[in-house]
Amino acid sequence: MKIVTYNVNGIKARLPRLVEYLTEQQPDVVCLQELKSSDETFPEADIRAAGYGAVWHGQKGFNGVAVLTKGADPVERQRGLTGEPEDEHSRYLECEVFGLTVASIYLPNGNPQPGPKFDYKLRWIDRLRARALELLAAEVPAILAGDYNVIPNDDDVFSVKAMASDALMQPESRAGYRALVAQGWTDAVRTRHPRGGVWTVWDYQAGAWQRDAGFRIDHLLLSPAVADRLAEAGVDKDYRGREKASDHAPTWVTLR
DNA sequence: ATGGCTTAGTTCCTAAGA
Repeated sequence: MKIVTYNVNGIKARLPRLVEYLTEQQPDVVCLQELKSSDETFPEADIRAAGYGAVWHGQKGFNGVAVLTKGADPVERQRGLTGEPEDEHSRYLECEVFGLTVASIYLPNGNPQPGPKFDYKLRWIDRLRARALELLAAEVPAILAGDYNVIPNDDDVFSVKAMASDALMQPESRAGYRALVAQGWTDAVRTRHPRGGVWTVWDYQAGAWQRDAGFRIDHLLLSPAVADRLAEAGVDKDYRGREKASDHAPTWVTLR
């Protein structure tokens, strides 16, 4: 079973690329982020025509997350995180698929830091941690997959110096992520590539792709029962180099 | 990069992203 997280950076602009990915790779589950689409304009028919059922949580202009399942419809379990009722960003969608609880996560970027956007990011990590702990306590087999906007370690980035002041690798961002993982989750890509050097995103600017100047912020966290089934984890990197590509590449795990 | 892409919406500019 192949489970993917993919920040598409606009599902309407990326639709040909996404359908191509589904057709070529036939993943069982795909968590999408940055739909940049309202609920009404989500291209459900095109995704269904590719053989996938979908549940989505859209927002006009930015944010937006979805869960896709091959030959089946995901069953929605939770939309959004508790703890901040006035928060209307579409960044969390939890579904039940093939006996697993799968959440599609789009954690706030947090730039510029310091500032209110960075404060929101840190609060959002805390709120995610609260939900993650509930899932562990319930002992449900779960995967938290998405764009975490956190570079966990120095060997997860092409240049520590170039990114030193970025919200993605501030000590507070890393501490929030580490505390989440420390609840008992397994960072699948890290586990399979422990020496680092794996990138999931390459900036559109300054020839980042051509220079291989990327970093790792798209993560799949596995609950203990799911971690026992972990086979491989990686990045379908070549999709970043295609025409009209997202700045992120699909990042995946396979389970036994 | 104090921003050189890219996307979307309020379009011939601004906001947001990473």
